[in-house]
Amino acid sequence: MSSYNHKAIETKWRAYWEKTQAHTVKMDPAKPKFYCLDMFPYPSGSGLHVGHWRGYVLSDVWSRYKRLQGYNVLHPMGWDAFGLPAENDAIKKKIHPRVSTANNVANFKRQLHEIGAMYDWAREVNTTDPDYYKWTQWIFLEMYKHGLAYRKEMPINFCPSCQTGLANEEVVQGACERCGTQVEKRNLKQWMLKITKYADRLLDGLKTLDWPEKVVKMQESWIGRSEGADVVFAIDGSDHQITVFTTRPDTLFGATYMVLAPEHELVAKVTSSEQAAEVEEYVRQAMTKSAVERMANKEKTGVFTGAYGINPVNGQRIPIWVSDYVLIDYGSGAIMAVPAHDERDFEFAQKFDLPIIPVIAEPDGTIPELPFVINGKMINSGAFDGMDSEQAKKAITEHLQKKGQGKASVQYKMRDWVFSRQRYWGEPIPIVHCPECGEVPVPEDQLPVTLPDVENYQPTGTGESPLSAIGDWVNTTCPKCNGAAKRETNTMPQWAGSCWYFLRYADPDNNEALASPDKLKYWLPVDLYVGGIEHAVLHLLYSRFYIKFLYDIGVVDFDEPFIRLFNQGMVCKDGAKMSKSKGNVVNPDELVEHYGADSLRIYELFIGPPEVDSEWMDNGIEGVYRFIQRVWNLVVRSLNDLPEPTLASEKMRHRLIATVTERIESFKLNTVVSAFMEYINQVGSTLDRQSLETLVILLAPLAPHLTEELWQMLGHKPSVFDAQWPKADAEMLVADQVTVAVQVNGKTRATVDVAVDASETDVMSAAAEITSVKNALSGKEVIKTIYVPGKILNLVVR
RNA sequence: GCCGGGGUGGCGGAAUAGGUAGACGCUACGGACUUAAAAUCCGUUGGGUGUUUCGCCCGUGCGGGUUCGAUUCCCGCCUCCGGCACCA
Repeated sequence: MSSYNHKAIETKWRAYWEKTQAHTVKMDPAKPKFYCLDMFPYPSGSGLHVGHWRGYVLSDVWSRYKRLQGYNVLHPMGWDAFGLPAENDAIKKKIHPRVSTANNVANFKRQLHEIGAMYDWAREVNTTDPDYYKWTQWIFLEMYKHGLAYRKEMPINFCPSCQTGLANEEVVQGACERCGTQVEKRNLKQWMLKITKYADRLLDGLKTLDWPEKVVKMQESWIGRSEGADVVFAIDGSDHQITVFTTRPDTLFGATYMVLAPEHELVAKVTSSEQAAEVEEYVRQAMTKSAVERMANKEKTGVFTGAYGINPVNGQRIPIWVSDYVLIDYGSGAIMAVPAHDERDFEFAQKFDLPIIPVIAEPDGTIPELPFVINGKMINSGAFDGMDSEQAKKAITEHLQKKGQGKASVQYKMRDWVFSRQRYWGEPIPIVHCPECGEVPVPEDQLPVTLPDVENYQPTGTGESPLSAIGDWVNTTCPKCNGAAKRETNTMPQWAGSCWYFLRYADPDNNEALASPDKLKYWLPVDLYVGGIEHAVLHLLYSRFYIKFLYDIGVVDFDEPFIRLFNQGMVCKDGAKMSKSKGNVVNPDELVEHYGADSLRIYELFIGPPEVDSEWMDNGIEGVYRFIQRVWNLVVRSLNDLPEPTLASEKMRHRLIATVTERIESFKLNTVVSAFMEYINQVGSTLDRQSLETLVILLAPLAPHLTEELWQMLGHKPSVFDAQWPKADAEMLVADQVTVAVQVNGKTRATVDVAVDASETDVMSAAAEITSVKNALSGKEVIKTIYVPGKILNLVVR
């Protein structure tokens, strides 16, 4: 008997797929499409490990499954190749990022081929290709024209190790998301994208998506919409006024002081001369503290300015303080403090001995323990006393509005996107600075603005990009007036290229547009997007923003890019995430060599529920390898002496179809594998032709090489992927025998096998024969029986 | 602190419109084949216990509750992992 030779089989079929261009897809309006997308990788120098495989296998199983169901499946792959590691390598080893990137891409591609996925490599995209980033720049210019890209000098997060500014989304607990270094605040003139303009639409769109709830929640809380009111406070003896944002206008009568953020422009203007020295010192210290230091020290600090605000509802004079617990970049950078009903204000008031006046009571009127931060009944609030505080929010806001001292207001936690990086290896921002004309966008016909070669990639660290040192490149002429001008030297963040790459796959070679409208219309949006959770609020939020903008300017006809999202879990080793630095990386190359790609594919699925982190076990793949050999041997053995199908084999066959289909649909891919194993364990030594063929088709998404070979051995022309996914016959799924559990007082004593339509009496008489049941019943009286046909018979005794 | 998700054998994990807990795989042990080993195949494998072809007790993080019956539902804890974190 010929034995299973994974190497020969996998080599043969990979060559066959390549020769026949089996995975090249074309737009075909007559066929339904399915767009199955992997988050494209950054081609790092360390290559793929088995954790990367997991998502790629998952999406390939789905792609092949959909293909077998008759869909025209787009399953592309490409490279998110701008980024810091290549640039850091360039600095360290003096290798041009273009060269190292090309090397890494070649290695990644080789490794991805090993998976045996049905990628259409004719559609490969690379964000660092000028033909690609031309369109990344084009989108930026469209945003610029529509007022969404602007330049502003402001304090931003700056990573001293990466030597570049960062977006808020790239700062995790005060540290750089990439390298873990504590970030600093730096005042830099930055390009910003007005993502906040889309805050509400980004929030509303989430409701329409088939995404993991966790990601939806994360985006919601990142956007952080709060409804409340702006309240205007006059300043005693001054023309200035302070606007504050509050979500609790109902507590306005309880405001006993106000706080300005140290950076607030009114601090210098309102501070009294007696307090000036103290305030200046406090502000100076606050500014030098890093964001982390400010966060780490939760102990409240602050200084009185000597000024007083006037409460618009009751004319009360309340002191104005400066404290760093108020953030400059949220709301107006100033608050009214209601210590009775806010934990932070309460703490501050206690420390500095400021008055605490309750204005919300329990619904029954009793004064609760303070701070009392939930809704209740209004007290100490003049005309609003007795009102429910929820209603009072509205009533007080309306009252302020009439007086012209306030209005309803909505605030978001999300800030505009800091979009420039002071680094070399990124898309140049296509803007020219002209002394006469100011900022001038590079005309579309001059795109792309390509990256020049440089001698030295070292970031300057001064907030200027290494590009600024390339005179030939920086010095240019103004597209408007033809006078001498300079190019913008900041580059775009790595996210820029990944915001829209999935559009380019639809039409990767288009020179006229980022993709043609009819191809976009056919292929997009993405039906299934597979990738890690780490992009929950970065890439996935930025992409949604880009697509909403492209929708607004008529480039695409949908405004959510990814209909369904699936986050695969990490693969861990020794309880930790695989990483080169921990030295716990499992290399797939050796496993493919030893067991074959099909075994590794199936083990990646079998390792655990796909959405959950899983622990890699080195000998787990052995079991899968044995299973594959059993399938192989079963087919070979059966072909020697094909039996006829029986009713039993037909029932098993249909049961397998139903189980596998249902479990793929619900993403329970680990249990799909066990369904196959159970089937192989129970069918016996040979199987009839139809059962074998069904088995091969059902297994094809998981083990494409093996099943192509078996399909051919069964006398078919390749490819098995031209076959049709079988359908289960509902009648064949009905079992004729069932096992019923016999319980006494809810405790299972035995099981009986009976006909599926057995009556309670049938089961009872069968059960009465069994020793354990007899024991449990002896000397007892049966007072009640519960019979669930096909499931249980429960005898309640006394 | 707030929000979200988990705790099931030696291990990875099955099973939740409440109905046989531990499928499937790994490990381990025993057996067959073999000169021997590997591979393969066949058993056993949650813990305890007895009068051992059979039976009994315990068991899904802990403590309660609802129910004929709870891994599944409810209440209260413990614990682990993620996200956010002075956002007014």
